[in-house]
Amino acid sequence: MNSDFVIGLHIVGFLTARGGEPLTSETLAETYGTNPVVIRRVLSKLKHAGLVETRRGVGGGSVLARSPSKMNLRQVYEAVSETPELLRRHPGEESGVADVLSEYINDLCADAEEALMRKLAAVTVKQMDATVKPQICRILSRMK
Amino acid sequence: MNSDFVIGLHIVGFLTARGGEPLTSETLAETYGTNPVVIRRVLSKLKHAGLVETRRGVGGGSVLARSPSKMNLRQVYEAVSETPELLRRHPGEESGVADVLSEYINDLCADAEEALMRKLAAVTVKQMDATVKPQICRILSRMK
DNA sequence: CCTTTTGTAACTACTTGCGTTACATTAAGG
DNA sequence: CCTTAATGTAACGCAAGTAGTTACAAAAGG
Repeated sequence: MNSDFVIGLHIVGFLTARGGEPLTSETLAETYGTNPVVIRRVLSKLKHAGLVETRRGVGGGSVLARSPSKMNLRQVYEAVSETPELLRRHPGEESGVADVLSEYINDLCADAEEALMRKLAAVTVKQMDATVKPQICRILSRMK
Repeated sequence: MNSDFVIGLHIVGFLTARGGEPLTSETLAETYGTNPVVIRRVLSKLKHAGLVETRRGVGGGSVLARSPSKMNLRQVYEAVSETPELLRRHPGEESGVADVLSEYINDLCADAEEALMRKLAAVTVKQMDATVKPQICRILSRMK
């Protein structure tokens, strides 16, 4: 799993914290600590999944496409993750001995992954915002 | 996660299927479809964890260090995996805004990961052997 | 000794993740 | 219009991880 999920949560979290004001990819990049293009790549996925909306040009930026209370973390996860599998399979030829074991492990992990998905689905972006906002405010006030 | 876990299961699974007979890294490599050195690297970890024993020289090879009914998949997993985390953290600087979210996700995933560990701990190598043996026998008979 | 086998270092090729540059496109506002 | 600000996206570089291979020293048995 790459860091797109963390970036995706950062985006929706920050958009929520700012309460509907459009934020540029540069602002999001600075607060995350990366390059605006990296942010835009994730924004593109979120936009494709219908989670954010984006406007170009002067005064442009991104906003949430719906209320943070109607957006959950599973939706963010599925929007950004192209490979749903946490555990790597054996890339070998079809129906080898190793593939039988590989599939065996895969079945074992499927339940655990579904458990994670259920946990993510149960948390809305609004709830996440309420949880992490105090800590983020503390950090921001310390930086000033 | 790299493929060491699958290779490790292949090793203990094959040693179990052969019933105590020492197998060389070359035999294990052929059945998995890789190079003997790759097998030996994983064998080194398994040996370090006390799961297998190895003898050099003529007639050498590896055997299980204990009964497959007293060895579970979690032990194999922990023997071969150096990074216990399935989900990647944000590698950024200490106490940034992104790190708060990263830790938030990490907490969410910790439960799911523990659930996987519990599943792995509940399955012995012997049980795995019993499950996959029919399929492997079918494949091997088709190859002859 | 001689053969077989492990142990391990070193090298290569390949892939992925992430950052960066560059540039076309879109939109707002004088 | 034209300038400015912003996104969209392709292209490239670099570092790290993964896996395979070669090479050779060391151990063990006959």
